[in-house]
Amino acid sequence: MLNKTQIRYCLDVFEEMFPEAECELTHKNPFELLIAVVLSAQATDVLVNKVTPELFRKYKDPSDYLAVPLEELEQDIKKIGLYRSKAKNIQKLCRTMIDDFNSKVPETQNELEGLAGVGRKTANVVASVAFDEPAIAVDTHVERISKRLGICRYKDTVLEVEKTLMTKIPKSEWSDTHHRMIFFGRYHCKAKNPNCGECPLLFLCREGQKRKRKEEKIT
DNA sequence: AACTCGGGGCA
DNA sequence: TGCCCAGAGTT
Repeated sequence: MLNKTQIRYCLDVFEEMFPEAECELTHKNPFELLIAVVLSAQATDVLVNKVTPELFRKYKDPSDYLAVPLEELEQDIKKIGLYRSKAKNIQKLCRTMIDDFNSKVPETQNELEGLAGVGRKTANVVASVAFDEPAIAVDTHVERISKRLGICRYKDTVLEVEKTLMTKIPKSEWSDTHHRMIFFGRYHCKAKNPNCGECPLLFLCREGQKRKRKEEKIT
């Protein structure tokens, strides 16, 4: 496990590699952000961004999503994939917002997580980006990077990863760190081919060192 | 913990 | 063609 000094070094490297990293799902209002993040499950943000401008022109508030038949909403988001469950969840989520939250997006993680199609990760993104709630959203990238480097344990659950990150990273840097880790994971430390050969963190990386030893054994 | 949903992007 | 993707719900 990395200590705080080593983790500090990782954060600095993330910043150096991806200084411009920002949340590409930062939309104007909480409702659009919520819908965009729900749509982004198992899909790339690039794909989501292709659909949302037109979608948000047609659907302004929760009642708009309920005003059309389910099949029409499915067609409108079909390009994204997993569209059947997402369309159904969006209508259900809008119904809950109207009935229980005065047509507004709830602001706490607990209330958000109670919405259809909203899990831990989505709830944390919306709470932190839209409402400035202190939270770290752990997606597959953040989880993979944390485990590979040794910021947390390999066998940690998502919740444990989240807890560990919150204790080991200064609160003021949660948001930036999150986005930089995602860029680091997407463009450099990929799931399939981590670019260990050109990685400035190789010397302290648990997974990288393991791969290196394996290679030296073969050659 | 494993399985399913799913079209688009990319090699 | 085949494989993967800023997850969530169900069993």
